[in-house]
Amino acid sequence: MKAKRALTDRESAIPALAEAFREHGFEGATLATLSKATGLGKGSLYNFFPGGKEEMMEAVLENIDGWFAKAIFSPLEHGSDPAAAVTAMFDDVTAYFRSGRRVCVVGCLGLNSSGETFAIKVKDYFARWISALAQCLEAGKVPPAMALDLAEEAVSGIQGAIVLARALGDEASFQRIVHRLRSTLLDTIGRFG
Amino acid sequence: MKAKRALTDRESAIPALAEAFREHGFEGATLATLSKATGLGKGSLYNFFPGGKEEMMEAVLENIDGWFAKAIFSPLEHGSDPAAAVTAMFDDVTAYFRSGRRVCVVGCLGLNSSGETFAIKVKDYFARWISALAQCLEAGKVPPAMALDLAEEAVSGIQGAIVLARALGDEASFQRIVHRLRSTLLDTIGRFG
DNA sequence: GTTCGCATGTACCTATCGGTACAATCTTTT
DNA sequence: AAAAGATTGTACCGATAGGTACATGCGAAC
Repeated sequence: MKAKRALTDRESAIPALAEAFREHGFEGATLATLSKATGLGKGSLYNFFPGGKEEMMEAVLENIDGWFAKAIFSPLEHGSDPAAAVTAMFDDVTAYFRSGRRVCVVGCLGLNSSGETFAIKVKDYFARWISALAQCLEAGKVPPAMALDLAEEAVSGIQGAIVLARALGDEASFQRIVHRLRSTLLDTIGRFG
Repeated sequence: MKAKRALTDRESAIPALAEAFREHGFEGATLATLSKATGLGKGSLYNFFPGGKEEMMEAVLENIDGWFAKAIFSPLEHGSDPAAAVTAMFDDVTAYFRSGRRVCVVGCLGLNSSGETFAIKVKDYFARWISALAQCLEAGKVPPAMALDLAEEAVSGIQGAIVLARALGDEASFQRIVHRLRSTLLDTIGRFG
């Protein structure tokens, strides 16, 4: 029972940690911040994450990766209906990033030097996303080279939409950009599929 | 003479400050970092920027804004040849951001809460960029609504390309994405112009 | 009900943070 | 060359950073 309970509590702290890292970045999130965000004291935090902030971020990345793998990557890779999978991806992503109000932790990590520790995970996350989307497009009869190009463009475009929407404080711009990307992909599938 | 010399030295420190902020972010850049980056001691730094880090970042933003206004915004707004202006913009931006190796300080500021102090400048920067590009497209006979959409997409796309290129550690992806964006804009101008 | 072991809050550690004070130095003006 | 002012390095400040130590708490197992 102990093991399960410990794991549960550790696991249940991760979303709060993720939100704190999202809001303040890795360097900007202090232990006090993380403690307040999770409702756990320093003692508990270091009990669950002996490696400190770094291990917390590691756990957050793991958690994010797990969510994306299940909700986004897997359907793209193994879905039977490419167009539906693309549509679902954009819907889920829009909800996940709250139309750009919510920042992409992984993308942010890549931007400044504090994230170099996590460089491999950051790279893998984006590589897998692009690859999954390209695979989906190929399943929609889009030629491989074009599929890869479009996938890259879409993933990059989503990140850009987050940056822009945050900067302008305007969710509508996120919606417009993502809508456009979706149309491009669906049109292409429609043209070849 | 005193004023000129002081101004000169202050001014010449700004690029180094910008680079440090780029690399480490606002919170991540410590005074020790900034001191080393500029070669100036704390004394000199606070002599030139009595307001501390905040004033330094303010100066950096001012400087960036000045550069963009001159090199990017103004040609877009007042250039006689829209297609040439668009081409020049993408060339200059690619060089400026070193194909995505270099991060956009302004975009990064918008992403985490430490940048809230500079929210207005961040917003204005992107708003002006989009507006300038849209104006250029309109000069190329692109209908206003479409011009605005495309401009938004392009600016957002560039930011996304930076995020992705940094994350993947791959300049080529930046090049590909930006190339695509440029083609889209030029094609549209060609269709209407 | 006592023991056992994880969970937790508190106190504390050192290093470093952003920032200030100021004496020493260097420039410039006269 | 001497006065005046700008420029700089150094020492220092309180606050807080991330992290550790540990005594206490508390629930499960026997």
